[in-house]
Amino acid sequence: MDEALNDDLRIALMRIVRRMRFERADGDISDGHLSALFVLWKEGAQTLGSLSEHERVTPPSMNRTVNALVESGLVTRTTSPDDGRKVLIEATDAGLEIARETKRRRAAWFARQLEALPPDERDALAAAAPILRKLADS
Amino acid sequence: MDEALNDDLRIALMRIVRRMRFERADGDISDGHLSALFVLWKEGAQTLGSLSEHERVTPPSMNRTVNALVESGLVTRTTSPDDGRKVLIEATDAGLEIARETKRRRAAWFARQLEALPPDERDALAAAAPILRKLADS
DNA sequence: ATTTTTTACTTAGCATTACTAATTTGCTAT
DNA sequence: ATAGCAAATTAGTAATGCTAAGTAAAAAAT
Repeated sequence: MDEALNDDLRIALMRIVRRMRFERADGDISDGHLSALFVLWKEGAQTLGSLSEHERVTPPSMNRTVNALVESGLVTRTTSPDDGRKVLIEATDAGLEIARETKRRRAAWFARQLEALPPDERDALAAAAPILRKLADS
Repeated sequence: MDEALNDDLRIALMRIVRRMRFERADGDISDGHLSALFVLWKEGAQTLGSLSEHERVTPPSMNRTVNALVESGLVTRTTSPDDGRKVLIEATDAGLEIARETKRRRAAWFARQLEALPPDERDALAAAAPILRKLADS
């Protein structure tokens, strides 16, 4: 295994992500709140348990996040009709809009970075993107 | 600009990094502490101010991090010889070892992911790595 | 059918770490 | 020497993570 590849990729990913996290929708939305909104946007309504698993956080922690989001009107909390123990969390229109706006900003920031590259380098990234995506989803 | 490239790359980077952060040296070392140790390892002794800038954190926050690291014996704090206001933070051997061990673990985890790929895909990543690295450092 | 166990969420209390505002100490012009 | 600036620190607050303990619904066992 090529050690330079490993090092370069790891370090690059960490740095780019760290920078990208600063791009978010206006307002006092935190990274944790945003991350939960993204899951609800992309995967639809979730139980508290599945949300906390997805975010790798304990249920009490996620509960607090959800409380804050409900208070801000960004998600709703409803008891599951088929299992009274479960609670369904769903993003409101306002919540979805924040997720979309943040996505737009991150995409725009990233697009600016990509536009600065010569075409051949962009091609190389285009070739790598689906592979990284596969790796991320595995 | 290719939108799929943008989306795939952004999402992949976020997910991979999120996963990788879980790989760290044994003990109760936090991500923030680790990150500071990495800077000290890679860039050598730093003033508190430059450390906080590097980590994009306010000086008081970094000060508290440094206090904790000093208490754990992972860094030392010495007044700068040429400017009595400044404080030089330097990693101890124990601190460096934690940084190195974490790097080893992350590299090993990443290597396992890479090894699962067919050679042509690995080549594509190898071509992309320096470009991402350049992008990260810009 | 009732009791017991398990599951899912919630509440309570604590630790960590981020922030801003204010303070201390040292340097650098006048 | 002293006014002003810079660097670090302290104090106080907010956000967010955790574990432990509690409640309510469902499932399993008798």
